[in-house]
Amino acid sequence: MKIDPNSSANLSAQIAKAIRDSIVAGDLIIDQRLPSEAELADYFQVSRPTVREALKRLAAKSLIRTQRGATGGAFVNRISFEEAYSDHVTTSTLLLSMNAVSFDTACEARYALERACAPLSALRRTPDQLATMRGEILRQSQPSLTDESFCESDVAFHRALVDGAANPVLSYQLAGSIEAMQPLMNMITFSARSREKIISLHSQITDAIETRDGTAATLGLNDLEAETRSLATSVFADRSP
Amino acid sequence: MKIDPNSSANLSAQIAKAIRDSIVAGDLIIDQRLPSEAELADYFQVSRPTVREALKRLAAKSLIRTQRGATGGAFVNRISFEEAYSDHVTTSTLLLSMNAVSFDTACEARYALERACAPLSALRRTPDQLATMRGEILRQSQPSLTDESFCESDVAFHRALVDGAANPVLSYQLAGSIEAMQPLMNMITFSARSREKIISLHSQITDAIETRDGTAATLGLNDLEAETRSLATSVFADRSP
DNA sequence: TGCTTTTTAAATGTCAGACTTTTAAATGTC
DNA sequence: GACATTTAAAAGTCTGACATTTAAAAAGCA
Repeated sequence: MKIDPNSSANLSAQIAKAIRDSIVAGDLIIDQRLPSEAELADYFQVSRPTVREALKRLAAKSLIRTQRGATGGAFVNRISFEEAYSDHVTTSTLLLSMNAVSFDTACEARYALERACAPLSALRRTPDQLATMRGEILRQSQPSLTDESFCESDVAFHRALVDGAANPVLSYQLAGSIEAMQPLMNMITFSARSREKIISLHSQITDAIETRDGTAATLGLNDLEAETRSLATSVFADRSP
Repeated sequence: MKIDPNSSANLSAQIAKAIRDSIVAGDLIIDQRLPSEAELADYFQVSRPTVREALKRLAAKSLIRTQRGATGGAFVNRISFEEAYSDHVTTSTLLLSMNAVSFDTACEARYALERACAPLSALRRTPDQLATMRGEILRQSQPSLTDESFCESDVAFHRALVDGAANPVLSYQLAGSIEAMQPLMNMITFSARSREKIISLHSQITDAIETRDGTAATLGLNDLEAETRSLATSVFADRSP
């Protein structure tokens, strides 16, 4: 079933890999209980702390969950989209910051992907999602809003737009592009004039989504991308000299 | 800097979270060395095994790497796109299988996102990427190819297409949609006739990419999606009764 | 002096054994 | 039969030790 060569190094990593492979391959079914730590230690011929380190590695990836008590143990975990969401956002955020991805590159990816969702969202959005979009636009119109809150609302708006496509895979993948951009967006200072323009484009997009006009929504996103990028360009130009 | 309430439970998870937050917040810079396990144990007032479990959790997410020896220790790790790639594919694959995502849903997401890349790929693809696409088409034309290898080549073709957009963020996000579909695609038996049609569409798309015609490439992907979905529908219809 | 070799110390990796806490099931009592 | 008590299994945690790796310091030598 699972083997473990004693050569080379890092037993806990090897054990974690062996168990992970079994899960990915489907040998271990969802909610299935793994052997107890003591049994695993015996099976792999290592100590319990080593097994525990391996299990913690798997728990960190949400591949297993552990439960204390009499009928406790480690169980293969069902990875839900909601759970995976925040992890994906964190990783994407770190990828952007650690690899010095430019604002343009991140922005281009974000809007390219978001345009892909627009036609589907126009087709399927629920009244609730439409109301969320309108609500966020209203919130963005409050002049007292800080730049950070403005960005936050912007993310909520776009998230509703994407969720409108009613495709969990799209929502999940898009999360990494939209939410991960927030730190970059937070570097921008939004003037009253630029906020006004963004809000107007948001309204335009929402109108298109409301009237089931996917093409118009896509065009609106085009304009919004252009506006965002020119805004960023001017902000960064002002700052560097 | 980092705190740790002794209430509730799971110390290693709390410690891992504290350190992760420090990394995400930028308090811990890339390649910076964390305190030694003994120092961390002293700081958090826990034992060394508990600290180690926390560090293994972080290592599982590639947030840190550990090094043995005199100047060794745990270091904040630079997460590269290449590294994150395979993790993202694994997670996406598990998300699809564990949540019983339908072929249609996954397929729709995949092609929607891929169409987003097509115009950029038409603009920026290198001769190398074009050659890769042509090469994969050639490979797909060999009748002796197994269905699994055909799918593998299909993934390679689409990956080259996406990479042509020269945007690492797009390539990364798309990986989760394209490669994660492979297990679903492997359930399909490709007749000679259906292979022929897919190859023809691949050629059509490649031609469009070669002539920098983003619109034609997008239309080609539209047709390919329709073809793939109808193929899947008929295969699954044949199988269920 | 300058180079090579040896030693040393610091750090992670691993182990063994014990104790604590949680939890559910078995048992006992009314 | 319903409720309280006991019990056992399992994860969570701690202590202390030893093994292994690695780079830098120390020693030896030409």
